[in-house]
Amino acid sequence: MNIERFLKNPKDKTVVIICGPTAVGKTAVAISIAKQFQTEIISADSRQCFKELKIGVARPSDEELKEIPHHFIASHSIKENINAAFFENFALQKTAKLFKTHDTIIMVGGTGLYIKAFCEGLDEIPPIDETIRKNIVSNYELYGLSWLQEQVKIKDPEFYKIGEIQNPQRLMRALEVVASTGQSILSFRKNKKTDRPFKIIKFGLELPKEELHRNINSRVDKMLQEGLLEEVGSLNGYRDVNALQTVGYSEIFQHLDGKMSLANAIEEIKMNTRQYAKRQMTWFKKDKEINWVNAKQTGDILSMAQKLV
RNA sequence: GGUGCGGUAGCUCAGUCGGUAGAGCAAAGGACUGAAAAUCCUUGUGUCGGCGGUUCGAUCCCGCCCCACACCA
Repeated sequence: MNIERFLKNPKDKTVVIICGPTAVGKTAVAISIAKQFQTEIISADSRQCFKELKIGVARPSDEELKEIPHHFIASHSIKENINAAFFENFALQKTAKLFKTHDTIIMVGGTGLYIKAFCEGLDEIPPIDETIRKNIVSNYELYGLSWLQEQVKIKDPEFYKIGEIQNPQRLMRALEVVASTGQSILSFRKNKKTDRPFKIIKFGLELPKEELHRNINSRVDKMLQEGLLEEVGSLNGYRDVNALQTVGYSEIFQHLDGKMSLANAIEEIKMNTRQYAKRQMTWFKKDKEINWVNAKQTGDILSMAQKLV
């Protein structure tokens, strides 16, 4: 690890980011580092921010939350429309505030896009009218992917050429942007990272795959013991919101509908969590700024973090 | 013990009117700027249960055997 390049940085405020796949042990590491710095933690997790989701998203325990102040944990409702742009804004405001009393802030989470939005910024695109969005979604549900492709081909041929035209989410986004602004989504892309007025240091926690899988399995079993079924059952009325398109919730909803045995649902949750962890690793491996550390040897992070003070 | 139906990719199965085989899921790799725990892309050689027989050639037809399931005794 090359610590010099960080020390030469003239900025005197620092955000230490701890990322990695689910169930690797980020929470505990973040808390111990936050204690070293006597500072606070901003979570970068697209699901733990919801107050209605606790067991199924492995929210830090009440004891842990008491040890160190956390932000973006149980802070919002699944009824709100939270996304990467919202997080970027939220986290930037929070860091600005915390930097008044702290030189170092810890950010921890597994949502790669949120971390990227925080570090590099998203291009600004005007907000989309809700009726435009609803209209596109309902047409897609009615006429399917080919309708989306046709529309994009007509209204945003540039995007159609280079975009992911098999991916309904990307197509709908492209469509709503042209429909709302009259311009291609590509015209908003600056391909330029936004510079932040503070230092950013990234650590990635990793474990051998077999070990990570073991952690995942035992964590899922623990979730059931803690009452995952009841938690999911209580959210039945909201099952269509984005926040509940989540591993651990979708499978249990199916089980509660009688479409799947409990044992089967549990196996599915474990499998889908493994696949999720894999996708996270694909994302993080691409980020060359991340300093990788074995999740069992986090002393490396502590000693490096101390040198930074 | 008899009869029937099966035994094909890690799993569930399709198929070859005889010319050595293919889907879904899994797995592996990847993409991803307002749903990101989401969404999407790429990758399919496996003694076609075993041993014989027929045939130029058998996973496919025939015989025997083994295994699983169902029914009858």
